[in-house]
Amino acid sequence: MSQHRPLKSGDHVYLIDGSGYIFRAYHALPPLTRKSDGLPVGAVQGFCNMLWKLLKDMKAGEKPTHLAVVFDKSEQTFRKRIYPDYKAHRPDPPADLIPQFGLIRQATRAFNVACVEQSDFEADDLIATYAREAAAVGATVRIVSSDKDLMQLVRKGIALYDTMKDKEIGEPEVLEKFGVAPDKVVDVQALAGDSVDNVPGVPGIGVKTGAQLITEYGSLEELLARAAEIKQPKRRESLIQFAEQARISKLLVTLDQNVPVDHKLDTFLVDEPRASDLIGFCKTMEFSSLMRRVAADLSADAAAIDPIPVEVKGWPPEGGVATPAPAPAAAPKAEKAKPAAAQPEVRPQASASSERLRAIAVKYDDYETVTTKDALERWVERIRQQGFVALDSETTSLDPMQANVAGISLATDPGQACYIPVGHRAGDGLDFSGAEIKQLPVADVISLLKPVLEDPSILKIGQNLKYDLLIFRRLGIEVAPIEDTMLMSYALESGLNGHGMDELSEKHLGHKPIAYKEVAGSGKSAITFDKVPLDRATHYAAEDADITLRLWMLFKERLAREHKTTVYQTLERPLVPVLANMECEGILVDRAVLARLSGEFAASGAEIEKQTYELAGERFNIGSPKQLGDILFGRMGLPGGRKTATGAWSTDSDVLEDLANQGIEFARKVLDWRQLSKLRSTYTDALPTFINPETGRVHTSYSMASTSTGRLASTDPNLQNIPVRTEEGRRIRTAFIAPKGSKLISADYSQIELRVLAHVADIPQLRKAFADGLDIHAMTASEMFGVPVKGMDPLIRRQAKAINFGIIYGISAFGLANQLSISREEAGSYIKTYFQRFPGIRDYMEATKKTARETGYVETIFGRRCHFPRITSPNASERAFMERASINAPIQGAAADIIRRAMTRMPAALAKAGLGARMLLQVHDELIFEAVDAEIEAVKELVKNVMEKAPEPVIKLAVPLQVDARAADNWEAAH
DNA sequence: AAGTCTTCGTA
DNA sequence: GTACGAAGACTTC
Repeated sequence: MSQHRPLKSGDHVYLIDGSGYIFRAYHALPPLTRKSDGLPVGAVQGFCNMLWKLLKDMKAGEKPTHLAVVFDKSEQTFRKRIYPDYKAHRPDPPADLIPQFGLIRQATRAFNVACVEQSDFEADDLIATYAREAAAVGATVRIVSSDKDLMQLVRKGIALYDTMKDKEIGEPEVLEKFGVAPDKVVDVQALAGDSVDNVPGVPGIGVKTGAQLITEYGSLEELLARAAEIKQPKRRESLIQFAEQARISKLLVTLDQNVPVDHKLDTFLVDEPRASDLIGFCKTMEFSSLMRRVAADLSADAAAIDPIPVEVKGWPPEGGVATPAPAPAAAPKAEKAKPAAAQPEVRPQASASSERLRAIAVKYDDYETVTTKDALERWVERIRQQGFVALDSETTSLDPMQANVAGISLATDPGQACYIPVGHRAGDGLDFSGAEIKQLPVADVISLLKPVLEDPSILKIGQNLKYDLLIFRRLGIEVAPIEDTMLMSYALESGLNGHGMDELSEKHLGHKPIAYKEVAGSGKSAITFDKVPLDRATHYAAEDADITLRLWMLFKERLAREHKTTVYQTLERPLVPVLANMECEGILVDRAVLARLSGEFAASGAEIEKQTYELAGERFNIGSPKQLGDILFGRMGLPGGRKTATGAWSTDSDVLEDLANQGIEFARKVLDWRQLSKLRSTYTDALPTFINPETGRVHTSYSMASTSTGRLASTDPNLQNIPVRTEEGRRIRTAFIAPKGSKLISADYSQIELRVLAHVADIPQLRKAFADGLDIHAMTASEMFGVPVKGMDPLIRRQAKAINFGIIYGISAFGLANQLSISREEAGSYIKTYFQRFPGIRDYMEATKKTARETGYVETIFGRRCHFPRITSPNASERAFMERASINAPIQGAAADIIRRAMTRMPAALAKAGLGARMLLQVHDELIFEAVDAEIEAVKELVKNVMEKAPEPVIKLAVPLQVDARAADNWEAAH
């Protein structure tokens, strides 16, 4: 860059965020390898095309007069010195990206464009400095990047420019993203933090709340200074406690606009590339179409120019190019291997990159409302051509067992989707137009769609398809085969985010879909979807199918690339129809039993309530923890008060139990009242409202992607927390019954998590104890305290049992002390003894924590991945919490995997044995069946067998699994 | 009306 | 000490 010319007003300065561009192009553009030697060059090519476009295709008034590509030089920057954890958790770049870093610098030089980097500063700081200088003399600055960290620089004369979307990011866009003007962006970032760069921020405050606070107080300093004024207690305490962390965060996110730069801005003057350099480079890289364009533009003869030598570093990667997918069994030993991101991998020649899917706009006007048979037939034909279709159903209720269909949406290509209304009705009373809603009869739609929806050669893609499966089943359609984007996301990034469609769309497609409440309203004024006008319904519904299709294209490729296809195909997808069946079956609940119990609980509750008022000497709301706390620790002045997180008196059962044990009658009464109140409100009164009027049974809903470990969750109602521990509570279980002539069978795994632990941590004593069928807690006590199992003090055994559970939960002395009501020192010494006797467990726990810290995730023996992005949190107690969770996840998760495998196989196994029994419920380590009296023994045996062999053939556990099965008229007796 | 806190039911 | 969901009280809009 020999040319100099002082910058002047009206110049156009382009500053390209080179490092940002590389990563974005790598993920955005189709994978591309150089023909001759397999060198990956996709990002380099995207970069070259972008540069050429900037230099040649910009509109006259926007052409750069000055241009530089700015790179990050070293890992070590001033930010790391302020805060060592900054960007601590960055995975290594993918292996096929590494050689491209050097190539992109060489490409920059071939373009005769300035290439800038400087030690101790990030590219963003250099960009900030140059942008400030340029804007000061009146030049226009465009920063080629869409990185949010650069948005703080936006002001008059400085904008960001996203070349891939061809979109400028100015003040309005920043305002939309951060909720504040660009000059306040760093204040919001300081509060919200950034998990990717490991900027801590203030817990509990995200961009939304941050923006609101900054808007109200004007600045971060003002906010921190006046934090005490904040009304919301939690927010106030958090801001006071983490004020310093917020200040550090602000330092980390604030770009340095005064870097003593090595290269002066005026040396970035744009100059024509030299034909020999640029064409030579294109030739070497085999960028033929770019080469033709360059040759034409520069009037050069490409044939006469020789390829120029390029230097390639980091290719091929050590250990070869392709790595076969590791076996799904990733025992702790495998977990000690390097993070997957650092392993050499080749991206398959595959379809849709995130950026390409983002680039296809969501155009609501392109969506079609299908109201004729002809139109529907055209869609069916299109589906047959494609071999797949994304679909979604719109209904009148969240409960698939009660919902009526309003319409069905389909998508066959990104951007191409339709909505088929079938059950829309006029809004009540307000619509005087008298116009009939134009829609096809349901029967016609069913007869046209049924053949494709049931065609085994056509994939049906959905988001949470279990719901739609039930809807279609009630229309007489058995949808298969299926793909589910929610579950794909769950297999890929459990623990990183939720898996709802709106969230996935925003994260992966950068597009915020129409919110349901925008079309249907919310609260009292909400309408059911069948009342939504067709145009709006089409926009909303077709978009859902469109988005689902795009997500599927993305996830399909990622599952393969990240070796999670097996997890998805064995633990997730096949469970969908199985759970749909279970939900459809439902369980019989005896309304009369619940009504009687409710009456009894109400009566004794009222009596106890009266007694508490007498003991307290006044009437108050016994259900209010606040009033209760005031009475106990204020008016009565009792000792032993503990405060909750928000500073209120705690009145939980531990506190009340303590008081009761000191002879405080009042506390005992409150405890008794609480139990009865809980049983009544949550169970005896709530359950009957869930009895489906058509089937007479209760149909829970299982969510497959809401836990971080692979467990299911049950909602509406939750049938996984029906009481069992107390005598009174257990009576509720007697209301869960089988019809006359049938019985309920309960089959549960015995100690499955400890068995999994014995296997993964490979503990000889545990393995032997399980192999010999011993009492595992007694064995533990015997090992620890050196007492014989025979005639053991039950108290000793109880302590050992608590320790065993503690181990599974990622034990801490604090927790164990609480559990056993002993001192922390005593608990600590128990743990020490335990680890001395079982050193393998300590090794396992340390290894798991290490993996979690280094990779951000842990895996079960079946390959299910659980992410813990916050495990590098600067907050010690949060970090310790994540460590415990990461110890627990492979154990709880493997147990969840095992029962999922059993459930997946169960229907076919029952059918093959000619048994009509039906699986009704799952409660983490227990399955509930309903079977006619005649086949009970056979079902028990078969179920036990399937459950005990569930890990095979993938894993042969080093310990046997044991399943106990019992049959009875009701759940209480069967359990 | 919607969101948060506290408590408590399960594995 | 892990993982959940639901209800009622209370807070905020």
